[in-house]
Amino acid sequence: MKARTRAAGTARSRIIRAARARFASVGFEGASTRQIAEDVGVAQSLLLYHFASKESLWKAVMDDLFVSARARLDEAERASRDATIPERLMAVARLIVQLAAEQPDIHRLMTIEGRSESDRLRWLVERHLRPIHEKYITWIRRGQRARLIRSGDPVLLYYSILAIAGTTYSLAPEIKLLTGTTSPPAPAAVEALIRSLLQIETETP
Amino acid sequence: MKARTRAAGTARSRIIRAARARFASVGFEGASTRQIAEDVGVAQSLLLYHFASKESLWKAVMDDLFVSARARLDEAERASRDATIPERLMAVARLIVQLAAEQPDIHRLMTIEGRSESDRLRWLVERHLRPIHEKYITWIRRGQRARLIRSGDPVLLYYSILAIAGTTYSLAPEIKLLTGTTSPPAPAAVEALIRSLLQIETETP
DNA sequence: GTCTTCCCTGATCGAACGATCAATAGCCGG
DNA sequence: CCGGCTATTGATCGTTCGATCAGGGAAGAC
Repeated sequence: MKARTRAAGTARSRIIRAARARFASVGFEGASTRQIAEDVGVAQSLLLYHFASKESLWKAVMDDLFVSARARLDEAERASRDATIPERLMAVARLIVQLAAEQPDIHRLMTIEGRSESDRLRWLVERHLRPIHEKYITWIRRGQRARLIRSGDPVLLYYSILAIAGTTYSLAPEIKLLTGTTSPPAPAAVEALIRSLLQIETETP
Repeated sequence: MKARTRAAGTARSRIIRAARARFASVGFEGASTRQIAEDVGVAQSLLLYHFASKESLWKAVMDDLFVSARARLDEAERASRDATIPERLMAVARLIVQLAAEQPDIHRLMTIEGRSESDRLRWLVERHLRPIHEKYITWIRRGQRARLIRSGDPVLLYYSILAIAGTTYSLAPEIKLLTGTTSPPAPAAVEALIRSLLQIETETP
């Protein structure tokens, strides 16, 4: 139980961090365990000692990601417990934008896996995506019934929120090459776009 | 110059089609020339006869994509020549949504390459992305100066349009697993979202 | 008829891949 | 001091990767 770390964190957690970056940039098939091991500075066989297979490593990366993300989502929900549905939705959206800005790999990982049906996508949907998805789709429906947010397919709205929240951060390298801008947009600016997408009037306290 | 095709199109164009699908779903590094050749039903060595390298094949896929996309963009611009800037922008946005719905691979290919700086991304930016990007950023600026579309970072607006336009089609496999829905949203519904994002009032003719 | 050119295949190369395994160094409880 | 446990390495397996190359066959030119 001693701190034996040469670099930050245990070898296991450093492997997860490096694997997340690789999976996010070149996808599962494109990432190689040897490259990840080199990033961390350990032997390739150590990855398969800790995670049994490349696929388990990928699952560990996803679990790590969603455990902390869902904890922060729950916290945002609790903090906005007494607000209206649209404002609770915006509180969640604000957090999603913030997460995407802090760790653009999250959006990259999600958009890289959702594009083709695979066992990994099925695992991800059943284990992590479905509970989140269903909760917020219900929220959107309730807001629509109360005529507090714009009408239309709730699923389309939900994915549009995620798309706006993540894309500018996820594609930062492309935007940097195009515009020379190294600083991504402020989360508040992205949040304002989501607000007008949902047609929620700005609060006047 | 004879039609010697067993299947539809020349071998070269069938290879491009199959390569586009593979690159779009697993990325450049994840796609293998052998798998693409098998999809087409030809020998793997034929790919490298026509395209010299895997990278040239990728570039041929991108050229093929952008040549036709830019032709259709030019056409949409010409057709809306006499409209206001916001309506011209919406005409372009409508086409982008339509393209994304018809060929979701386009959005997948773009979002898979823009996430990490690479020679391929640099090539893509200089050859195809920059001209399109600069034109529409200028349009957005002009619309903002005339107070006809919402203010804010034009680059953020531009990428939000692209994000909304493509994401639901690009992530169709994920959405299908989550909801069971096999039919993606109608382009008109997506277009309406973009319209309210830009805060363009609906035309009252 | 034969020559040339264009598509295309099959065999093969060295490198990199995921995975397995024996060996080892450090630590902790006895 | 020692036996067991955990974390780690290096060597190695069979497979697949992108790429190269020699050769074949069909079609048009002359």
